[in-house]
Amino acid sequence: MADTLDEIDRRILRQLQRDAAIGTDALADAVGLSRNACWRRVKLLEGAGTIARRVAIVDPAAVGLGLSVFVMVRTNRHDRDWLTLFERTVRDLPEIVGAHRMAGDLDYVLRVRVGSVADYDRFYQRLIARVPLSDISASFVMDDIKDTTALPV
Amino acid sequence: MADTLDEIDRRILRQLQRDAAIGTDALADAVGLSRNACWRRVKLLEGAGTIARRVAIVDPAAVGLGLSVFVMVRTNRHDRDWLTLFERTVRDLPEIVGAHRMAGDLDYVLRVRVGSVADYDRFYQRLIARVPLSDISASFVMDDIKDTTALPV
DNA sequence: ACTGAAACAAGGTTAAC
DNA sequence: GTTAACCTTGTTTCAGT
Repeated sequence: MADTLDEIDRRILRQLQRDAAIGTDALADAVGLSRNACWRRVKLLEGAGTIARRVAIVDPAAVGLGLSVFVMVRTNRHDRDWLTLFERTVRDLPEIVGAHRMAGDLDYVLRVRVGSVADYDRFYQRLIARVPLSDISASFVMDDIKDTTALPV
Repeated sequence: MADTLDEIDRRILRQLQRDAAIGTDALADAVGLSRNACWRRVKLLEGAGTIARRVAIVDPAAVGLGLSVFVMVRTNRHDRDWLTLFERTVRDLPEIVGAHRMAGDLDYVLRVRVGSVADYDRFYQRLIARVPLSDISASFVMDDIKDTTALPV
């Protein structure tokens, strides 16, 4: 594992988190390295898994998924069977883009992408039909002030 | 806006959301198109903004940012000055990877990335020093069951 | 360990159909 | 939408610093 990230590596990660379509030459130029040295570092970062993958970011509004919802979930079932069922449900429902087990009194937070409140309600019906939940509360996003995949390296 | 996404476009988006490093040949093959028909569609999707950008996804643990925190925020100030200050603060604090204005009684949800609970506390101190907030509650993520950038197109 | 050049291979891009 | 020709760019190698 490349636990030894120096300033150059961090610059590379910053650039690639912002724009992964940048060419090797432009990247090398931006971080102040020769094409060769830069390319080798990128390959090392990929090999070590520091760069996990490269993905296309799709505009939610352009594909009719303009509504983000945070769903706070509580359960009274904490056995393995319930968890397995919950995990499968999370995997199977494509509207769920994030599912996080929390510390504290809140059990799970779901990040959900749908096209409308009506769509959310249909999603909600499917969710509660598949897995028993003792408490659900949905919070609708009105506006994204910030929404990035870039970590502060 | 390319509101006319057919099945082929959706397949392209699905592939590129999963792996944007895939070559034109492999992508064309995967969606059942010739290299250039496929390439032309990708360019159209980029031009229309449907594909917003391509980014590298960095492994949080590999850069010492293994802790995700959801921060629920309430304010009693709803004037423009406060909002401007809040927005600037959100922009300036790199630990904040998401900031969302909510409908309902919850005002904002912040998604925060830090290395440890101690790091979170330092972040928290900096946050409340910069902007007046009437109520903050942090929820720490124990485990990600699902966490994807891919929208269900 | 990085630089620079050079050469090959691969893939992106354009043109013609 | 296709096929095929281009030609930019990624990738490897090697000599030099």
